[in-house]
Amino acid sequence: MYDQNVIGKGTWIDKLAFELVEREKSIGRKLDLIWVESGLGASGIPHIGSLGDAVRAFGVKLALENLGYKSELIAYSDDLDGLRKIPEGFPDWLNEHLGKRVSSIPDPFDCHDSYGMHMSSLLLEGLDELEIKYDFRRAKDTYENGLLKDQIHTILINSKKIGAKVSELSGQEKYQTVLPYFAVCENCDKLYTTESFEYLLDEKKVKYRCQDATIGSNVVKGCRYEGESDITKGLGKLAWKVEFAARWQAFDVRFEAYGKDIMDSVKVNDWVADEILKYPHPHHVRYEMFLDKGGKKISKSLGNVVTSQNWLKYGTPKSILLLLYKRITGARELGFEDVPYLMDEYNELEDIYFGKIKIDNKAKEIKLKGLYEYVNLLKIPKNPSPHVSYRLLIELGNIFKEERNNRIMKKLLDYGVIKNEEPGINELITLAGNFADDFDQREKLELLIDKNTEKGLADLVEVLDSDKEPEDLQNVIYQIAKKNEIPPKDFFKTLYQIILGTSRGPKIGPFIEDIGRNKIAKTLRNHIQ
RNA sequence: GGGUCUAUGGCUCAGCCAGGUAGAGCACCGGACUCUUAAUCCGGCUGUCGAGGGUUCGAAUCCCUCUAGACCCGCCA
Repeated sequence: MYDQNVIGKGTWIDKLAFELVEREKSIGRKLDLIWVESGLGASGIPHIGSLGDAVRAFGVKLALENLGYKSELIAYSDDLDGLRKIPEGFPDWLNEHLGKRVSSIPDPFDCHDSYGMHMSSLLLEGLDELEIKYDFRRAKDTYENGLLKDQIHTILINSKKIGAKVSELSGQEKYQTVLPYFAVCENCDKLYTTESFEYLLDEKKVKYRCQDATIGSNVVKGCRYEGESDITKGLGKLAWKVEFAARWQAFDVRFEAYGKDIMDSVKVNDWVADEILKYPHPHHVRYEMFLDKGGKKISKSLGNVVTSQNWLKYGTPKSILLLLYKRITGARELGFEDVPYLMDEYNELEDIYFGKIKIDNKAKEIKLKGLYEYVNLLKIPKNPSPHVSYRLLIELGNIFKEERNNRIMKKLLDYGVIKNEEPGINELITLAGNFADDFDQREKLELLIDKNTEKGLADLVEVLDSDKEPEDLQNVIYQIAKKNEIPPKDFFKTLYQIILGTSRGPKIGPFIEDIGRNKIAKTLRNHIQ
């Protein structure tokens, strides 16, 4: 196995790029520029899974370049899609826009030209933060500029054949009787309420009627209007079952990943591309969706959706890239509790790359080093970043709430975890601190203070209040416990509960000095009758 | 009805997609340090890798069958 030929950097990304190139060669297509595509979706809040589609496509682009080809990523926003469901926490007035194109609905947050652009931008910002480069294109422009008009024409004149095939491949019957095209109603501006029933090929117009439609659990009222829609002017769009195929040909797309939820659509689109449009379909890879953690309480509030923006409150961009590049198969339950694992795993990977951790299996070593390179988007840092266990930082973050960064930095120096204060570590403390604040999992214990303990606390307050600094506070506390016939273990526990809200904590003498004797005295006094 | 994924220590999972000595964290046990707790450090335990068959010099990993669970599609995009 040592003499095995390694493709690229030895990861699944390289293998995929290799397969893609081999397939293109066998088809005989030109390879001077290989476009890879990712669809963005513009109707919901972009989950980290949607980001994954683009990030992984970008990985394939990198792998292709690494193999010596030119490649670019298209990020395509489906902003002619209609609004189907109003995301949690969004204003009610959006109800009147159900069924309309997301690119023609006002932005509820007033910062973009439309609802659709707002959603797409959230995803694009995520990509920007990960330093992923893309060529942004919108369905709106694509259709308005007539870029798909030839494909739409060909698809519509073959609609009968396509309808039968859709039924065969996916079990969906509707396109046997309806054209795979959604016209925007000229009267009420909705598109999911229209039914296209005839194609006038000479005029390149579709005849439609507007009627009630069920979208999810909502019934959207149609306006009974009947009209004609010019397919060259962006007044409607193809149904998903055929739209990819049209776009692949128009944009010359050679690779597109997809989630298993649209598997059927991809099957149909591949067939349409091959047999109707005579454009060999792009190479694909199917990935599993990220699921929310089961069994755990998941708040539906916006703050708990796993988006890149939320993730970056707790983890670095590299931790996201690691999540998305480490593998593509396998169902994943994903939650913010994965941040610490990935943060620490990145450090480990970096140690492997720089030879601080030895891997005995050569093939695995190559693969892990390759993974490290992809996580760095093939731009490798000259030196490893400072490493501090993210878990330790969370632990410290739970303890130090005020002046957190300074105090934790001091502790890290005390512990000998780091030698110098470095800005990178400051950022890590902030991230882990956010995590500690938002996901505090420490148990809250009921506080029981008996007479002896109360006396002990009073004694301690007296010591803390006095002007002279106790020589060995740790020892003083121990002596107070003994004097009042409290098992020291219990006394310490009580102190932790009062000061930190936990039954455990750092060595308490130095800790009290850290926080300030007066402050602690004040806190303790509240627990004395 | 169609399809995909998952099953590995007490718990959570990695390793599988390019076969080469079964791993980590947590938990647990022991030790060091501290006149106490915690933290930290060192050491240790825990495995029919869901079941059965096949390929191979060699299988957690590849192939087939089965079992159990999760999810997706069969509205729509």
